[in-house]
Amino acid sequence: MRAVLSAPFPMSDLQHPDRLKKLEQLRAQGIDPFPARASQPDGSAAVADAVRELPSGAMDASKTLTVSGRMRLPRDFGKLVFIPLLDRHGRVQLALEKGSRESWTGTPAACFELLTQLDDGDHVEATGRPGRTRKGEPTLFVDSLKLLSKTLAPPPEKWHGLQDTDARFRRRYVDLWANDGVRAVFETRARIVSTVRRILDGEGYLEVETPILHPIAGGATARPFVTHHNALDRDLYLRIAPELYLKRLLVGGLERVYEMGRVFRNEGIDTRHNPEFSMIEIYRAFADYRHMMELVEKVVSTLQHDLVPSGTIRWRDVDVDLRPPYRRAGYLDLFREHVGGDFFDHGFCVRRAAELKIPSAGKPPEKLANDLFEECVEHTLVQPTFIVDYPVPICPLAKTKPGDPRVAERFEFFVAGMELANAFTELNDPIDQEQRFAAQVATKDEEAPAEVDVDYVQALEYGMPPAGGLGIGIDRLVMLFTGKNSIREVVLFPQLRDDRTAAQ
RNA sequence: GGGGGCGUAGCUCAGUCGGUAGAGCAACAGCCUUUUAAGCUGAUGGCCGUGGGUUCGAGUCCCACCGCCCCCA
Repeated sequence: MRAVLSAPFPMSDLQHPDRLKKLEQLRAQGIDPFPARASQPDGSAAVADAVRELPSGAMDASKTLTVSGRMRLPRDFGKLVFIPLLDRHGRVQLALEKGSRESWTGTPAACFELLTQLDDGDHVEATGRPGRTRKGEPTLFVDSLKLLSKTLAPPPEKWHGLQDTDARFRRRYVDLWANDGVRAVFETRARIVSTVRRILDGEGYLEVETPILHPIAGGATARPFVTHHNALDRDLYLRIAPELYLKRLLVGGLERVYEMGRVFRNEGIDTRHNPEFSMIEIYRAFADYRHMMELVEKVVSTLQHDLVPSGTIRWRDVDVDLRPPYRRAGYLDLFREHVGGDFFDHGFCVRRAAELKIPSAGKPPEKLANDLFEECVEHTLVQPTFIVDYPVPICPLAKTKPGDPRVAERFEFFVAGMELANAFTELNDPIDQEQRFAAQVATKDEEAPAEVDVDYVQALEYGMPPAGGLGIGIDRLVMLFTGKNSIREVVLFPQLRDDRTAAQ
């Protein structure tokens, strides 16, 4: 069998010569299995519209409609055949019928003949009369049938679809139509993205595009991917955050800017992390983190209104109420409540870390304390919550709160134990900024930048207006609103390890 | 990084105590004019993830590796 296939498909793993045989038969009959032209279809939705007023068993012989799409398994009754057809609107049923009804003479014999060469998964174009079967199913009674594209690989079983998660992600192009609900996730994702854009555009924000290739990977704490520019003969980093470029634009006077796009972090892969993921960063001049909190509330509550009319979603047996307003809680208060001591009490933190079996050796005090926070607090934040006013040592890019030198104006927004957003009142003092950058570089931490971004500091020297900045994790937002607990379910082509067994 | 689970026909899955590899769907040959997981008859289809080991004999037991999923850190 493999020998038969190795000639036409040296690179392929196709197991079924039956479809190849049909391909040859079609060509022998003068039928192109991959024609260059297709008619513009009316679509399955047009059939549904046309039969809206028709009773079961009736057909509107005065109308002619065309639908095109992927056919699924025909149900063959000899002189009557039903074929499900999938298109971008959904699905509709084709009927091929021998014999006449009303003013319709039935489906030509040539269509039945063609059908013997067609298979589950082929793309076809059908023209016919809209109607309903006796059971009321909207149906196109076919006058003509054309093959648009032959499918050589056998599709997954019609009932169970493609269950193996590995295969689903590697062959997403099959998953999207063979499994119910997958397409809907990505339609919801597109709707979320466009809703967020619409809100920001409506408030006068300018959408911009900044470099993805960065000479210095800054704006976040993460290990970057390294690449190399040949003509410049220098290494560049894939961006870990667009932040520093967007704030340069505030210096440039754009006042309200956002960028939605991909960032890249060279870290582990699990149910919440993909090496490339989508985020939106938003900056607004003459504003601070309070305005950003209002913006988060507006975005999430608008999405709730559009996508979850009931107001609550189910997360691990808990109802999460997404209707505003959202709870606001101080970081230091939450720390005291759930960790059981004071953030700045290093002795306490070391003891508590030992109890919780969290390694503390070699960590700066604020890093250890924040690890305790993440361990003890974050998973408790199921209902939408703003954590506000973070300790200064863990906020290198935020301004100190007026009247309280211990905390910085920063918040994170949590829902369902997931961090969805992170915002600051942005630091705009160039001297302070340069010192903080230098301190980061001095740690020689793998996740810290290797050098001070002097160009950014120089930009600040030209004067950046006071501003609020906000980042929202798009993938996590989609996970929340589609009820998926793995990022791989909301990214079309998630990063996977090499499948060497498949490649042989 | 630690623990658990999974990998068998194109797809979905069984496979008992170690003894000739199983079912449903698809595909193939037929029957059938209102089905929608249609039904019925017949005949097909296997590198049991990969590599070692134990054994007279391994899908099954042991070891290593590859991939995916879940939980924890």
